[in-house]
Amino acid sequence: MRPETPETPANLAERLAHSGLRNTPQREVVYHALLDRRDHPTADEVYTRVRPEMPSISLATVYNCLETLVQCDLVRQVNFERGPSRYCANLHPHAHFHDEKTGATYDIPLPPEVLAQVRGVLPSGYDAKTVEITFHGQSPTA
Amino acid sequence: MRPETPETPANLAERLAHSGLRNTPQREVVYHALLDRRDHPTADEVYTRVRPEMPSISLATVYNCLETLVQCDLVRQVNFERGPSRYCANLHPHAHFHDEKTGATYDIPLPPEVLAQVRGVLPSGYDAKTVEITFHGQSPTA
DNA sequence: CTAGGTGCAAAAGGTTTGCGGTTAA
DNA sequence: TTAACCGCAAACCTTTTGCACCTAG
Repeated sequence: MRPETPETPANLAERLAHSGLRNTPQREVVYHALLDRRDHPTADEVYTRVRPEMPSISLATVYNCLETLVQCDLVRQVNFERGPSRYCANLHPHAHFHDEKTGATYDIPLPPEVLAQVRGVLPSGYDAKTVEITFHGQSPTA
Repeated sequence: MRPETPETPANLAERLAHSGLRNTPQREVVYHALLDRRDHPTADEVYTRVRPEMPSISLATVYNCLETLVQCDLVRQVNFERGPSRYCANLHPHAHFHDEKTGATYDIPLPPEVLAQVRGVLPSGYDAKTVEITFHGQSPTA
């Protein structure tokens, strides 16, 4: 749903610099947490995962870092139900499948032609920067 | 995205009864508010619109009524950004276009074949009850 | 008579903000 | 040196809950 770039830690500094922002240990640690376990954690979950490594970090800083990563297009913020926002470091075009029983979220790869079909439903004049597709239901192993 | 039924006030009593629920003046008034102006209002906006007609209603009751309507499949609850949930009485298959500048939301009709294509990306085993498609960008007149 | 519904006020999330102190260009 | 950044705590906003009263079946 976005211009693609490999999601590597190395990109962080570059992307931040591109926006005139600094690379800080907090931002690195938060970004790594998202790269490590791609289960769409909430800010609070990121906070929990990151604390062992950086006990001094605050929840507010986690929120700030996530916000910054979203601004830099390194992370997608996902809100498909009322409740805490979730964060996703997968930049490849994909849809989300939200399991209503377990609450888990899975990435579903989205072929370019389907994405094109979907964009095709837009009447002319509408200029969509991003498209979000979310399924709600039951996943196989649940 | 759902089995279709015409969205008429008459359906309210029927659908409620079907779930063993009562039809109350509050529920009628809230449902009518959604049918009247389909601009995806928040609970608080519904509250404001409904008060002139029923000054005694409380915000908590508006929340309760909306929740009930969602349970009865008469209304869709929409959450595509952090912030208050929005409510939509359009039951025909449609996507949403969210204008990032104005915050307005528009319904985009969704042809069945596109919907089918989208559902097609799901690996076998995934059972999707609903699909939500949301565009973010800039709308023509904005 | 009784389950379901309302209204109120208080509480519970989740997120943002203000501010004093710190740090990298 | 100075703009960006951090951590803390308090504020904020949306939603939910507990409870007393009410009402339709």
